[in-house]
Amino acid sequence: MGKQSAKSAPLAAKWRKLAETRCTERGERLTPARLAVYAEMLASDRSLSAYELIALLERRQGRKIAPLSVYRHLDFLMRNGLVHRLQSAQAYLPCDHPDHPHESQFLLCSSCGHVDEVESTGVGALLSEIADKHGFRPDDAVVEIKGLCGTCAVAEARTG
Amino acid sequence: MGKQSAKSAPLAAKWRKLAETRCTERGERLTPARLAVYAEMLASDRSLSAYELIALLERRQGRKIAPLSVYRHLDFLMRNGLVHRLQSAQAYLPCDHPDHPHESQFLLCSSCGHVDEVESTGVGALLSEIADKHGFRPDDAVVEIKGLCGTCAVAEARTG
DNA sequence: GGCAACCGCGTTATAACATATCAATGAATG
DNA sequence: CATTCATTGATATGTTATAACGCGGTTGCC
Repeated sequence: MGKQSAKSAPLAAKWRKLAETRCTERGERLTPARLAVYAEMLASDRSLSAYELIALLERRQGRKIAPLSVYRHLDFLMRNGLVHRLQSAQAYLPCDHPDHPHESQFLLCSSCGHVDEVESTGVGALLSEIADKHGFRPDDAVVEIKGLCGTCAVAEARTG
Repeated sequence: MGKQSAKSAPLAAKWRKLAETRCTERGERLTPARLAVYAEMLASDRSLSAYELIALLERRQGRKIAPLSVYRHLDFLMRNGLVHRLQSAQAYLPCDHPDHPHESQFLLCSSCGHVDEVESTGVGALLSEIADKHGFRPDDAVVEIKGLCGTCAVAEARTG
């Protein structure tokens, strides 16, 4: 066995590397505590609330973790484009393509909880246009679509 | 002076009528307590958090109001299309055109707090298209654009 | 009218989400 | 080594939202 920090969830080398690169480029430090939060999020197959994240980290590390710590780490990760916040769910999600800056849209399945992060070219332009028409100078936009993912839609159609 | 309930903020007849119509059409009862919440929201020039709303209502009515009451009323008003919730701000806002069902987009000024509710034809179609491309069946969408409203943008340009 | 069923709403308590403050630690720099 | 500044920990508190229970009024039915 490798002698790694033993406090983090397993983290694919690819993601770790991307994260490290991104942070050092920006002169920010990806500390073990921050990395642990990021790894825990990547290890989950769905979005997590801050308190769910705390519970997972506490279990893995066998010690109490203060909410504020996790919020600080989430803040750090968001600031560096590694994590997104789902506004309509008060939940957090690792970015699906942290290799470049972008504005995403989210497809949230209300049945299975899965979240798909997509990057559609048209949206930004359309929203800019709308803002412009109202004399508004946009800074950033939240686009979150709730519904049924493909799998759940099919399942529901069969049970009728 | 008219002898009205004295517990509600003044409420323009036009809005009151629209609200009443809408509710009775749907077989729902627009009670005084519900109306008071609605009136208070319309009397404000900005979006309000649930607890700000509680404070305003308590001041006007001179008695304690439980959070749950207000949340119930907000829920009622949203169910009936009279009020929207701003997901990215955890705040509530009376609908700007409750005369017809619609999907809105919101322009939130981060300087003055003003919120503009707009109804842009293209957005729904584009979002449907995106969802479709990903095999997703959309139910409803949150579109909230943060930035500077026209007034604040101008003000900033001059001092900037 | 009398009764049952339902809805609205008050009350108390608690859950879930987020931030403030201050002290201690530890890495980076000169 | 000394200084400095970002990171973290500990404790407390603030903000947003819901649960559980019961009372009282309205409605609809016989």
